[in-house]
Amino acid sequence: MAKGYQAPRGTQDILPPVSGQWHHLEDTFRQVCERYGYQEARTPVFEEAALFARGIGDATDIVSKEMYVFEDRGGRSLSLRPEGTAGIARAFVEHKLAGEKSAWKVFYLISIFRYERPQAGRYRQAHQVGVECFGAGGPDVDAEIIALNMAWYRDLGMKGHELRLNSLGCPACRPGHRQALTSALADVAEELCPTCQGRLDTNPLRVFDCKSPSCGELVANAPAPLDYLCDGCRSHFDALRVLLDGMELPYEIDPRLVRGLDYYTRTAWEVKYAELGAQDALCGGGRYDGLVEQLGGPKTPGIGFAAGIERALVALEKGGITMPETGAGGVMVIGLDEASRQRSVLLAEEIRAHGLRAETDYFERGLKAQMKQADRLGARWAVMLGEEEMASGEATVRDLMSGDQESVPLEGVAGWLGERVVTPAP
RNA sequence: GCGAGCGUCGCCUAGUUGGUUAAGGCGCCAGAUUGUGGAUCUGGAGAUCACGGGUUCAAGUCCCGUCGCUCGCCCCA
Repeated sequence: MAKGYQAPRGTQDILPPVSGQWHHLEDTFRQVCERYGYQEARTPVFEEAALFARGIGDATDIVSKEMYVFEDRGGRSLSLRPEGTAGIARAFVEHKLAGEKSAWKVFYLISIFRYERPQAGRYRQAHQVGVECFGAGGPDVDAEIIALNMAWYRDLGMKGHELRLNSLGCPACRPGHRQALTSALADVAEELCPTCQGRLDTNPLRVFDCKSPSCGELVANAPAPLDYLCDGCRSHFDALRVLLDGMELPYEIDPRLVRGLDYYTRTAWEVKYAELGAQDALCGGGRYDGLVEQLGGPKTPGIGFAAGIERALVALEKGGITMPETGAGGVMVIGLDEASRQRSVLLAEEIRAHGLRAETDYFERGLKAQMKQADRLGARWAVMLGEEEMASGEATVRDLMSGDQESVPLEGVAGWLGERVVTPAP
């Protein structure tokens, strides 16, 4: 297709019936969030570019090479959001929502934008659901959010996903680990892959992320953050584990789990789905106790996660999980001639007023074609109006599931249907 | 940014060593007794074979370029 317009690279149209699946994921997520006492927050799609550089870290890939940065007509440097947390944190600070002994609990459903080569499960405009909690720093919150996270997958019927857990330490214990790690890696620097050699200077932690087998071996014995936790971080992590165990949420400690963004502290987790291929991360989360302060707010602990909708859908598909069909059920109101056709439009409107879905034919088709259409729409009932019905004042109502048919006075049809449970035809 | 594969009706695909009207399935439309769906049968509409150029008597089939898609690297959701 060289001619004509196309959706920009890395973007996609989400059309029926697939949009129904999206609704299912989103609705399920909202319900889960409600249960945990989180409320929706909506922040701008674009922010000052500096917010992301500051919050996420300008050495990260996201900021250094993936942001959709642009200058508006007023000369401001703006960026489409590459992730959700920074904007939420900015709103938290801007509206001075911090308070002693108060937690701000919000969730969001957003599009994120990253300029990358599209690939399996990766888009330039991707969609995430996420949750953030500001103001509470204890491991109980960590457990709650992880539980919420897993509850979403559970409610969706997902199977085969794995929770990975780690602790990255805090400003108190990180330097010690970093030093130990750098010196350990310095000895084998020449054996590391080129990119990892570069990481030694910028962010040695990222070496843990490297997928090259050689680096993997070298790093296997390198000091992990977990081994250098200070007392505070250690007891936080232990307490979290006790809670997760108590909730019977299975997880795996992954000492090599590192997050791509700078703001994470202490608890970090990831949910993986092995069969997704190169992009196997379903979601990532963690604690970021320094972020709010970093953005000019009061020292406030925070924690959250973001999960990809596209990847969740693929994982559900691979797992053979069926999602409820939308749009089925309802009534097809059929008119056969000028007069009954007109009446069918009005009757459909009456039926809708009773809370049912009702549709009519737009193309002056014959009875047979309209019945076929009823079937295609998944309608449960067909209401037929023709010369006979108009004369007798009784509509012919057919149950498309059983095939039973009866006459119902025209005035009462809408109510008659409204009293019946409407389920999709098979 | 780098590497590989692919691009034929709305969707999925066939298309022999380049050779006459590009085939099939799904879907769509219409019929198969007068006003009745889901099954079956019959017929029909629908393709400048991504785009541009080249080789050739002749290209969907070969070559080059462009665009797009897909997968992998990188990184992440």
